[in-house]
Amino acid sequence: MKKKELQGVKEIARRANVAIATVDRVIHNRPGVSEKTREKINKIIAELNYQPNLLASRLASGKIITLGVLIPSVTEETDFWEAPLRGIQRAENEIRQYGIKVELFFFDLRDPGSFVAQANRLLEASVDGIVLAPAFIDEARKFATACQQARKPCIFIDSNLPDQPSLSYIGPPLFQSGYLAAKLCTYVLRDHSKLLVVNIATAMDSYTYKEIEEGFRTYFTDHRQHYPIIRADIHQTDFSSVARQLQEQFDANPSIDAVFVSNSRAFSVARFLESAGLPRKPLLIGYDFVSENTRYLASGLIDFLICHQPEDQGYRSIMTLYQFLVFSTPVAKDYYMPIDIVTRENQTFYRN
Amino acid sequence: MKKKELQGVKEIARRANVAIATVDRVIHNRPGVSEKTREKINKIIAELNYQPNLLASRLASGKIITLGVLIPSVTEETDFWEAPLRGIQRAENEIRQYGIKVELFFFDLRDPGSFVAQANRLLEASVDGIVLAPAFIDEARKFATACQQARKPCIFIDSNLPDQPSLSYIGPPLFQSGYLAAKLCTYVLRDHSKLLVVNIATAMDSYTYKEIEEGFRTYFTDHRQHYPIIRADIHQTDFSSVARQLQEQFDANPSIDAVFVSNSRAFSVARFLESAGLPRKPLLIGYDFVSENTRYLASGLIDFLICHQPEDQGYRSIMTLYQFLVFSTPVAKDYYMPIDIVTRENQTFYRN
DNA sequence: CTGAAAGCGCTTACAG
DNA sequence: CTGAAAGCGCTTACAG
Repeated sequence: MKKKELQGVKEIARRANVAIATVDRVIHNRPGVSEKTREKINKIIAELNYQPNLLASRLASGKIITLGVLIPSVTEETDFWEAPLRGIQRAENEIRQYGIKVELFFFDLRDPGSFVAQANRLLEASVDGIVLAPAFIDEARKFATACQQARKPCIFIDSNLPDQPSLSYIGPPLFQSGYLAAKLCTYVLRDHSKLLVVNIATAMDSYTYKEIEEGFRTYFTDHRQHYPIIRADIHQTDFSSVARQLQEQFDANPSIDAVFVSNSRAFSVARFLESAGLPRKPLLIGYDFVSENTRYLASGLIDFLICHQPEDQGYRSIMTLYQFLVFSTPVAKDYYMPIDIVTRENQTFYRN
Repeated sequence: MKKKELQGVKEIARRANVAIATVDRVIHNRPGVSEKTREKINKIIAELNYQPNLLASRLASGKIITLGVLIPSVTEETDFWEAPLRGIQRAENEIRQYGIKVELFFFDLRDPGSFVAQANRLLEASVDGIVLAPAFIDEARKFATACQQARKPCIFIDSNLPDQPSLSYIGPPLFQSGYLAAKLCTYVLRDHSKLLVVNIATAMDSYTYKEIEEGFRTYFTDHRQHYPIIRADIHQTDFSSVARQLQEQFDANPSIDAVFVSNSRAFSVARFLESAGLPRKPLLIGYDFVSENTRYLASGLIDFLICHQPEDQGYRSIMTLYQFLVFSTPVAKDYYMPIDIVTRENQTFYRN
């Protein structure tokens, strides 16, 4: 360990023959500096290739930056949001040192009202930036607009509101993940195979679902493979309803060789397959590394899970906001997560 | 943004009725403090649940921590090491602010002598921590021992030297990735299929290769699927040699339905397949998201690439060393990267 | 429009 | 064994 060579505002001030405070004004583009002085200082800054010492900056300013996070709470229904939360907290731990604080607001995925209530609380908390899971489209739109009016940068996570003002979207490329799922199906398809696309959800997120299914279908039209694609929209998520409706489909279409579940409820189909006693288990592809899914992945009933590193999404959303707020780092409008393929063989090493 | 409530050594000093310097001595366990004073101060530290401000600490000390990195240079043969280097540089950019410097030492993968020479230079550079790609086993062993004697923490990246002292290993789980490759093959295998395992390399890294191939074979024995597995060890890496030897194999074994290349040279097999005019293209699986491979992935000749996020390996190695040296964060002995499956359909979103 | 000075929470000589 | 003081590179009132 050796000593740093010294530098900084002091050196700039000396060379420009001005006070440090003036240099500071120029660096931060604050008013109250004559154009001439400003130019002189900027020239020196460029010459020196000056990089401000953020450590010193944050220490001296003593400000705390607060980030507000509005995401679903973990419920008995799904532990999906555990992962983003973990990532958010990991990020917070790393940057707490540097004066960043995270305030969490949870809403209930089954209750749009809770979203609105928490969104209002967040708005009043006077945070400096926002991470938002826009699960309820209309409500989220309103909230995003409010954020924009309050000039708070806002990052969408896990799903997007296209055409909505936001600093960035961090989440999966939906269409392409459906496209990939289709490709994976082809490894088991034969001449007279049929495909079954299943969506099991009480309501909403129709946007997400549509994108995925369109990607799925497009693969086959792109490759002129015209297997019949059957759809099952199951709105009651309890197992007996799911089982009943699946049974109907399989009775009507015995040659279903692949099942694609376009959200995280593949486990429900797996459970059905486990007990249905079909002559041949169809390929089963679903989404998300939630515990119920991974169990069936391990037991071989689910063949592929398509995943998008939700923990990293959470981590990245916080870090992006931090970099933007503190260092003014430019932010990509869309940050697409990779489309991960998780199987029984690689699941132990998967980092969700 | 609101003001932090104030705290710190000053408050401790006030309460203990001592000078700040004394508090500092206790915090850092430095000698020259009476037991009585030490206890008094420690008690107050505990009461206050005092957390030192690293920002201020690093700023005041003005020390620079230097990390030495010893990895292969990018050659015409392969651009694999571009990715870890990118990750290393990204990490450096993020923590340069905090007084960390990275010094790079490159060696030539074709020349063990260059490894030794650079290792010696690194040893003399008096760095505080080391990242090492132990490509040459014996030479790397010696170097690792020297690092240990010099009490420099050392992280292995991309491949491991088991039973060698190191702070951590960051890299792929080799056996398991071979196991996964085998599973992927099964989707195209039929009754009389044969498998071809190819290794194209001038020499060494036999350890890596063996682990992978063992994983590959174990899958089939685990599942009692006894397809004939043919091996091709190709030691001349120029295309005509590769093509000739592959042609021999395919002539002798027309029912090869899957080819597994256990290192990053699948592109060479792809090129062969492109011109060989086989009656049916076998499934082709290889390793690593290098540019030649991704081209053949896009054109459909390579079906799956197994990848281990080399950029992240580089990034993580630096960050781990940083956290360890600056914050004394505990470090996991082995950090296995996930086993990523990259196909034509998800390659655009892959983050190498 | 500009500058002198105090201070952020620590570390580091130096003096006693 | 202990303390007073300067300083790390910035920011922030405040004065002019």
